[in-house]
Amino acid sequence: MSLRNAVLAALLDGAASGYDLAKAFDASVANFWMCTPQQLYRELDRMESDGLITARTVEQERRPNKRLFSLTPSGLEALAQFTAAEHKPTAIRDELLVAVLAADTNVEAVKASLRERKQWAEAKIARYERLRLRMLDGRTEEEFLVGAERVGPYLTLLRGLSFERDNVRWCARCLTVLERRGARLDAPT
Amino acid sequence: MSLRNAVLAALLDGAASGYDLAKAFDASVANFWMCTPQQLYRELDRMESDGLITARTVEQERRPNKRLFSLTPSGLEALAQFTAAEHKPTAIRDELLVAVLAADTNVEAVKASLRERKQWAEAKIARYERLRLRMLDGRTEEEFLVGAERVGPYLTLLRGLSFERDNVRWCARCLTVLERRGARLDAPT
DNA sequence: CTCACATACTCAACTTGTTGACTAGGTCGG
DNA sequence: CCGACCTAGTCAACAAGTTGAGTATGTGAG
Repeated sequence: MSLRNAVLAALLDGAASGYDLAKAFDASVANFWMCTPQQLYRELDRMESDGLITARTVEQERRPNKRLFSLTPSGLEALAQFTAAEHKPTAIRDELLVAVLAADTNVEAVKASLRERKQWAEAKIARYERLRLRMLDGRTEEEFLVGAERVGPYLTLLRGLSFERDNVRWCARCLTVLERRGARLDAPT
Repeated sequence: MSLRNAVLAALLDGAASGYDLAKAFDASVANFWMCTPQQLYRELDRMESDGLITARTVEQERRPNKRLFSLTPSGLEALAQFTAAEHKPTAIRDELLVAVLAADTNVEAVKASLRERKQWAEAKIARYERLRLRMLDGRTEEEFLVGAERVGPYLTLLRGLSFERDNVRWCARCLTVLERRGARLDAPT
């Protein structure tokens, strides 16, 4: 029931089609809530029939028609209710962690996964940094944080950034540890 | 299909009953994979019928009988296959992030959630630190990492630790930002 | 001219994860 | 000796998330 709230929050940026959202998610909410287009369309239908959003069909000349969704007052209220509620802490839920937990049985494979993940995280950091600069749009962070109408998207972006940086550090740490142990185990053959 | 792998990895520590696992998870895998007892029992049944684990019924004198599960060779192999596979990166999936994304519509409520989460994370850090010291058992980290038979559990614990530390820092940052904006908005009434 | 790719979706089936209530014996405090 | 809590589970129902395939139109590259 929380994809719903992510969608409500995403629509604060203005109306969007399901297709837009599926892609926009990638650039705003994706740090903390990924989903497939199918999930979105299904949820959007339900939200519409619950009166949280309204759809306006936009006829397009050289493309299929699309349905632009926007928040209704009742949707805004639902969002307010959600933000006011308690939020259970979450765990990380990452397969790589499970693999590292079992690392001692299959060291080389896990090292490969760690290297791959480290690279992936570095690429993501670079993307996030570009996004951040675009949000700041010339202002310093200070100026932005005091002056902008909305800071929510920036703050969540910061969380995504620090999460990936942490991933990079941790992968590097695991790799040196496993490396050193490998050396130890190989040496006295 | 990944709770399954978490269970396999947890059983590397030795045989355990469903009940044990449900609680042990809390102290080892919980950083990154939480679940309710029901999920565990269901999964254990399936894993048993898939031949990945075997159950040995232990009659107890003053308690209900329990079934002790342990890895079979085929379970070990499944685990090795899993560690060798690719692991998709995950997002954070935290309701609090959704709330912060929408923070600008309901600042006070979100600030309360941030304060609460910060405290919770600090408590978790304290617990993890105690666990860490118990694992080290007098050794320095260096000694442990080179000498221990298994380092997987320690490495995942480190990830849990740094995740929560990061949470604390981020909550603090969000709070000061929202605080300052609140001051700005209230001042010129 | 054709084939791949982008827009904008829909349908169906499946696997995971969550919630709540229930059984049944034993232990400990007041 | 009564009620609360701990061990060690089971059952049923539901909510959420994932996967894969299919539709229809238009654009651009070779």
